[in-house]
Amino acid sequence: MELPTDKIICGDCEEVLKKLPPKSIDLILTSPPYSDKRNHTYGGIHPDKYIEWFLPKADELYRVLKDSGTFVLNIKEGAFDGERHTYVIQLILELKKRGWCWTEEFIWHKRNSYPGKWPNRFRDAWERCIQFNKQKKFKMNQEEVMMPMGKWAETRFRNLSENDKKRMESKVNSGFGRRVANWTGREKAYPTNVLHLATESSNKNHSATFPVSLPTWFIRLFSDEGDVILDPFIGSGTTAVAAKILNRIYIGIDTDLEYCKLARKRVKAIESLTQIKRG
Amino acid sequence: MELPTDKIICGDCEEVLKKLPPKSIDLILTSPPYSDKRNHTYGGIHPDKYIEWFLPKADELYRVLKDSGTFVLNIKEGAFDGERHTYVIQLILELKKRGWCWTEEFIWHKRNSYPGKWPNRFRDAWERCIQFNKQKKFKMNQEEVMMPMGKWAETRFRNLSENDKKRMESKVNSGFGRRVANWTGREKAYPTNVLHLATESSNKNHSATFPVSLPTWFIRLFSDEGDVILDPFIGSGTTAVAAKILNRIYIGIDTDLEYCKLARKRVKAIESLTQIKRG
DNA sequence: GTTCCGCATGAATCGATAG
DNA sequence: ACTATCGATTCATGCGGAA
Repeated sequence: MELPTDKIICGDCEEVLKKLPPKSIDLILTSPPYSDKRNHTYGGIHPDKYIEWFLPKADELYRVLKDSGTFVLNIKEGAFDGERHTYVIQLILELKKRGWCWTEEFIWHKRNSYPGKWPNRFRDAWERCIQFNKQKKFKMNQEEVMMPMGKWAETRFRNLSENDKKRMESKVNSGFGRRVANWTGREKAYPTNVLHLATESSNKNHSATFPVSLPTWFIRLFSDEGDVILDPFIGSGTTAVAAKILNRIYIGIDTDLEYCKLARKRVKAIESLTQIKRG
Repeated sequence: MELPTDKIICGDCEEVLKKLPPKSIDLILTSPPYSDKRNHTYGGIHPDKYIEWFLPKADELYRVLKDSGTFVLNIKEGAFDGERHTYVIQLILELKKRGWCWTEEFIWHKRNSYPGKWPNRFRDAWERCIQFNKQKKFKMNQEEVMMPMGKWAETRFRNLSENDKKRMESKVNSGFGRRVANWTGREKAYPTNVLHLATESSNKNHSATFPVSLPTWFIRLFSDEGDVILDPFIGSGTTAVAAKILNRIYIGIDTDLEYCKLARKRVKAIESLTQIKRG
């Protein structure tokens, strides 16, 4: 049972995770498929079945996570028949029963939220990023995500696109990392548990999950360089891209072969770029 | 059993509410005392006892609320022993069992949150404003809380393309189409379920409640002029002040005599001002 | 380079209609 | 009555080409 490194693995994460050694992962960061009214749409889990679907996977995540590790779950319940469904908050209670500590709930405020108008509700502009740990003490590098004083609410992380290598290089060089470097010497403040990030909505041939800046923030906060980052629902590979840019090792899992291919392609662009920079 | 109007009533809301006629309140808006591990502190309810303390009061709230009415609960669980306590999310589940519909969860983002630093968490900059209803249909005046459109609108509508004038169907399977021409000439947009409001930091006389802008927003949204607004934990009277400014009738309840006095004083200042204005 | 500007896109939800 | 499908509604962003 050896730990794969920098791999996108195609398969059901519940099975794949069983082959990983225990206590080998530093940070789990994922956005699982949200529940869906339609029972048989691809990836859509019926809300009433969501918890029983998720729990065995959560048990495996618990097993592979280091004691000092963190599990961040990005999720948001939908509205069904005029009400918010309760499966997410019930999931929190169930995970606690299984041994997880519910340390914190971060709010991802989506500045460009989905449009729409309904008689009984406004647009949904936030998602939960629920932080779980195995124990009260865990790795947390607060200084890594400090922001310029007063700028926290307004600051936008540079969007990291992987379409064009040249573009990518300039973005990596002039993007988030350098911006942070520029702030040294200035007055900096710790952030809060509210993140203001736009969703990625431009010309992409995949349905967007979270923007790169979201895993970037949590990876910087909860891991060091060289640590292992796991996303059991890697989708288009955003978590792996963020991990690679930040010199972490990634393990991504997805049942869908097309997503795995896309994720490998996106992360490969980052890897070759990193080699160019180092070579 | 007659409905008091524009009254601050001193007493335990569980008892006071029993004297109110059924289905007489249009909007309930409150920020109950937060839980506290030190059971003897004033206003502090032990987190493990919070639900059993709250539920009988919630039953009375259900009784006095009109069928078309709304109940907005401003609350946030604290961190105890390194973890977020679960009493708030359990309360949601319990209220649903008692017949309440969990329609929505608004986020109040506190722009200037209390400073501080802890080894395992950042500053808490948000609170839940949980919306409950008795039925799927309820009173909601969405136009009352519309916001100025973003700056993007200025340039976006200057020249409309052909595609903007007709309905464009989304390429992906979202089924989402749009007609940009619909938005021209509009100056306001509907808000989202995230509220950006600063906390009131100036007044140190009473323990921090929500700013007047918070009840103002919900009162405008969920009630008409002349409607009856109830706050069973009125505290320093903020809800009553907001209600009076907006020409609603208020009923406030609190166990603490000093708070009741303060609330009466604050709301009286508004009332006399209104009379002067009316001549 | 740098700024400007057009425009496709997105974890949405409800009500009506049809089977 | 119960479920599946379809039409209607709506912002704000980042990309990429132009100036």
